Amino acid sequence: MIDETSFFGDISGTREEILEATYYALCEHGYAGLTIKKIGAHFDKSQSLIYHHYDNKDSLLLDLLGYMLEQIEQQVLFSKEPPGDYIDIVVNEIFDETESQGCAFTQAVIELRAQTAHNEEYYELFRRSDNFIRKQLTQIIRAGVNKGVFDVDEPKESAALFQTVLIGIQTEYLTADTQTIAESKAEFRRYVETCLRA
Amino acid sequence: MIDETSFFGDISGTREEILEATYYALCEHGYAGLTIKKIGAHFDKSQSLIYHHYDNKDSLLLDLLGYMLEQIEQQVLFSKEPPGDYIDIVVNEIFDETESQGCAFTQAVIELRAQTAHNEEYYELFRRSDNFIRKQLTQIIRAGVNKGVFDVDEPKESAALFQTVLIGIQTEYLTADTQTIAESKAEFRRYVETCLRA
DNA sequence: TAATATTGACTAAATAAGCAGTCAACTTGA
DNA sequence: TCAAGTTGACTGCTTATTTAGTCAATATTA
Repeated sequence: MIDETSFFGDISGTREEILEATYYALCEHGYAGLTIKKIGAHFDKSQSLIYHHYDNKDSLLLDLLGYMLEQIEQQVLFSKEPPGDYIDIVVNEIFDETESQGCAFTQAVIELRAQTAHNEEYYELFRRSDNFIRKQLTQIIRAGVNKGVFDVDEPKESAALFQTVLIGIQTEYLTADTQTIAESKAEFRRYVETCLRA
Repeated sequence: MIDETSFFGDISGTREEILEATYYALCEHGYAGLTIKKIGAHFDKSQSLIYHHYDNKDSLLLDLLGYMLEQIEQQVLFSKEPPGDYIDIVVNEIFDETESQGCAFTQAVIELRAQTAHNEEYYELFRRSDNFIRKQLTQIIRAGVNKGVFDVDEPKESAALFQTVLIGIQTEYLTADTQTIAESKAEFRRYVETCLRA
């Protein structure tokens, strides 16, 4: 779903190379274990060059988080497809993180999300991104209601639960086995068919 | 819901004092910012005393995580109450983390959960705990089906989604505002009434 | 009983490794 | 030639952990 080689594929400069190295070091060592030296190990040039392109470690990570959240937002961008089909696509995208790469991406995002309690800048970025995604979901559901394929009174509330399940599954990817996630998916499909679909 | 003063209330020794100090330092500084010195700041005695009671920082944190997960497991212990009422209690417990203390507890747990990707011992603890909780939820739902108050074909799948929502809300407590959580709760109640209740 | 070991809780100071960040010098391309 | 990119060596600080020892209480023995 999310492909690093396309995510960082248009590498057109040292700054992007640094971001890419930071991403891989984050996936490998986690936020708590991340150091400039370890980022440098994923980077062809000297690690001190990082400070020529970024003020400090914090601003580098903040930049990376911005990139990553943009990627996630594109997953739920309102498309021209019929809302009834589109909701199925989103459900599949949420639950089927088959590629190990996409899973590493999701894990890294969750790890950064966990930092929001102690980093106001992260908090603000996640808050904006979550609000954007919830509004997109609301629009999709509302469009479905208008076309008669969905039947809900409060699209905002349906979108809120949708997002809770989305974030829940992202977090569960850390520990849950594929079977448990499949069971959760089956039940969520039942909810979509029973409570959303007209 | 979770009360620290009772959690660490039966302080009966230095080891428990250290655990308490570690908990507060974790809430204040987060996992990445946690140091022995900062734990010592929440501890009356010398920080070097920590090494008299624990082998190292890792084993101390592992011990704390064990305590915390035990607390969470007691939240969903199968009780003698009617399953129909009990499921409402659990839903309320999940969504209404009003006390700032309980919220700090939940945030700390999520932060430790995010470490599972890079710490196998954490991974194992969370995996066991999640399995236990899911089995409890399955039992409650199954009991409700037997008594005729619930009507579901696959209690395991309902429990899996229940847990996804539980973990999702725990994660959202980091960033989501109370209104959004309330909206998610309203929709989840609708799901319980429509898809679970007979 | 009185002197002497032995223990466990505890501490301040030291250690060695690792950390983020700096800097002066060198290279490169326009 | 000049600005931007790049480098390795370096600095001061923080880290987890160890060391070497104090102290009070208890156990042992004469």
